[in-house]
Amino acid sequence: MAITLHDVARLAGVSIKTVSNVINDYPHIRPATRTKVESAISELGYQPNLSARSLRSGRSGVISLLIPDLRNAYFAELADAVMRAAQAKGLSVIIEQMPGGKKEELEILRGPRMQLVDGILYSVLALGEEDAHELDSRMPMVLLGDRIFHGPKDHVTMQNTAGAKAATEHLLSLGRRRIAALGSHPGEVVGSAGLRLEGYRQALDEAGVAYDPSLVIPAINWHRKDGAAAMRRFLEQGVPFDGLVAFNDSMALGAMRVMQEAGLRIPDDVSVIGFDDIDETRYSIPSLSTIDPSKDEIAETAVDLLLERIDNPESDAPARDLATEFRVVQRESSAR
Amino acid sequence: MAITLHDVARLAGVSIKTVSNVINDYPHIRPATRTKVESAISELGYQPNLSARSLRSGRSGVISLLIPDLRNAYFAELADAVMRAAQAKGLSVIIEQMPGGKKEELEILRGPRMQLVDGILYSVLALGEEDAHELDSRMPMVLLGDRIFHGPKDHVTMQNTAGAKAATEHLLSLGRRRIAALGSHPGEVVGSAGLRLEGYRQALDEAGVAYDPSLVIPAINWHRKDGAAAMRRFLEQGVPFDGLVAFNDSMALGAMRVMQEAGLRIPDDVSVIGFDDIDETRYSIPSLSTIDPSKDEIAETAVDLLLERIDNPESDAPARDLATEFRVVQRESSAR
DNA sequence: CTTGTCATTTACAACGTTGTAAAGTAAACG
DNA sequence: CGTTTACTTTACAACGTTGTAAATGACAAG
Repeated sequence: MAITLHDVARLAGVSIKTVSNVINDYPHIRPATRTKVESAISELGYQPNLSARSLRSGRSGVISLLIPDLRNAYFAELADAVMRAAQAKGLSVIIEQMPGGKKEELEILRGPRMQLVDGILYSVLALGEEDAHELDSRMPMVLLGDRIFHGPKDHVTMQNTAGAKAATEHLLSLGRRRIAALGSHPGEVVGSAGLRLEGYRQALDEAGVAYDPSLVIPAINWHRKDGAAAMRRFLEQGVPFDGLVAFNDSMALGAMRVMQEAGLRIPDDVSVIGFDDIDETRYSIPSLSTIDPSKDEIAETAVDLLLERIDNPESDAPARDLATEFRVVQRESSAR
Repeated sequence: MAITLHDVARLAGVSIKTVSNVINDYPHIRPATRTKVESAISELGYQPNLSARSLRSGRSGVISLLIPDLRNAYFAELADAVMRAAQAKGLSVIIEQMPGGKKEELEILRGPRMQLVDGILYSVLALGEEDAHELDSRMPMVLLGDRIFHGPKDHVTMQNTAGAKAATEHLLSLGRRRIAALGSHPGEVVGSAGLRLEGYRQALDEAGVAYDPSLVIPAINWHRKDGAAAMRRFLEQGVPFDGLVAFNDSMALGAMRVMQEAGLRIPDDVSVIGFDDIDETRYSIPSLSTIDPSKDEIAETAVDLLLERIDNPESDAPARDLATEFRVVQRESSAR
């Protein structure tokens, strides 16, 4: 039904291989031939069949982005950034959501759909260091997020510990001394939660402020409602506090809402800072201070690394760990 | 490199076609043969090559979702709903963003990537009724959004006019009489903006409230910042008002922020209602009343329609226009 | 024991593309 | 003018799968 190389070749009066050569920028083609072919292509509106190309060449021009959940603004914005970066390199992106835990993640990773793509950007949620060996070693892959380190794959992340430290220092610099941390995963060391908690502790240590476990508020999922629920529980305990470092913006927004319902004024009574710099933080009431992880940089770096792996499938260059820069963004929630 | 039908066939001691038959649930296969083949498949960890399957059968199991912008919470949530619906039917989704206007939309629609997919869900932004003929007639496609009606393709949308009417009626029922409308596109009739404005007018008419053009606030893009900017301009004009129907939630949130900065109390001074029921509306301060367009229903309906078109490529059943139910969600921004 | 029927399995071609290697052509050299 | 050299184009096979049609097997009826 659709136009194929054969149709173009017939119209241009050359072989299909010559048409293919024109399309793939093979250098030795007579200018007259090239012109003929090109005008035949545009006359017929030829579009290469990507399935055939992919079957023959092993390259589809599609990469997968595996993320937990698009409803989470951070991942939506990250996905946006990845798609822009990919588009700039001529790649399409298949997004797969995996909100279902370890079993589902492995299923998707091993499923037939991964055959279709040239490489995978995998924002690890459930898998841990101990599952690293489950990752297909032949598939080009770049890991995002912070669950697997020094694994078998390239890895791009923000500086979690340094970022959380800077966030905490920011509140300390405002004179806050009873700073709560929202979003811990008890017992976790390597994930974002563990690393950010570590940064929080480092900042307290260096400032000579004692670490008080009762100020650490656990929250497993990091959505608005989880932040709200956790803050509700925390307020019931009546632990006095004057600052809040939330491990992401969504939780911070949920928590701010609950705090204000409870009559706490932000930033007068409690200074708040989040993590991720999602767009919403600019318009919340009050606007939310945050750590900007430069999602664009993460996305571009990850796509570049992935493309490098795709282009050199034989290379056994060791896996690289890259950490991007971050920036403290002060808004009303931590105004002086 | 990867396992193919040949490998499975060799191990099971049958022909590749028999393996193919087993995989595709061909009925006439001896149970013993089926067992042999199945155990060979799982022993080798065979995964079908989707490129080859797609090349041969013309089906890839992938659909495209064309949306303006993932940073817009509505589209992120819609994309999420579409992906869930698609996953339930065994389909993958390629998301393409097209923030660039008509030219870019047509480029993407006609680009080679559309060859890879079985069908397209197209959330029309820039194209209008007059461009309907540009849509490839052979490609299964379902239109979302409200720019093209009675076009050549199936169409799923919410009841824009009825929804806006209900929103306006809701504010009227609270005794509001000077209700502003935020997000109009001057001159537009068919898009969401035009239809929602129409609903707003109908509600006023029926309530016997005069339509006052100075209460209609234009905003071309519908992001938070556009709502904020438009409201800032509107406040400068000093037009008195006591209610606000925003044509989407993001604008409403941006506008609420500006109103509160200006000292207006919500809902005491101004009752506000938005459109879309994005998650954020539950946690904003105040929480935002809105029209819930049932994104899940839109997504499921659209995927079902698309799948029907994909399965019956020859059918020339006429294009259908479906409108989903909506629901008025009252929250604090329009509390009594 | 032959024939017919149905179940089961197979060989082969085809989908549209690109890699390989070879064929053809023109220009340059001795 | 024959030969080398470089450029340009081509035929053919292959990627892994499924559709078509034909071959084989099994079994009941005549």
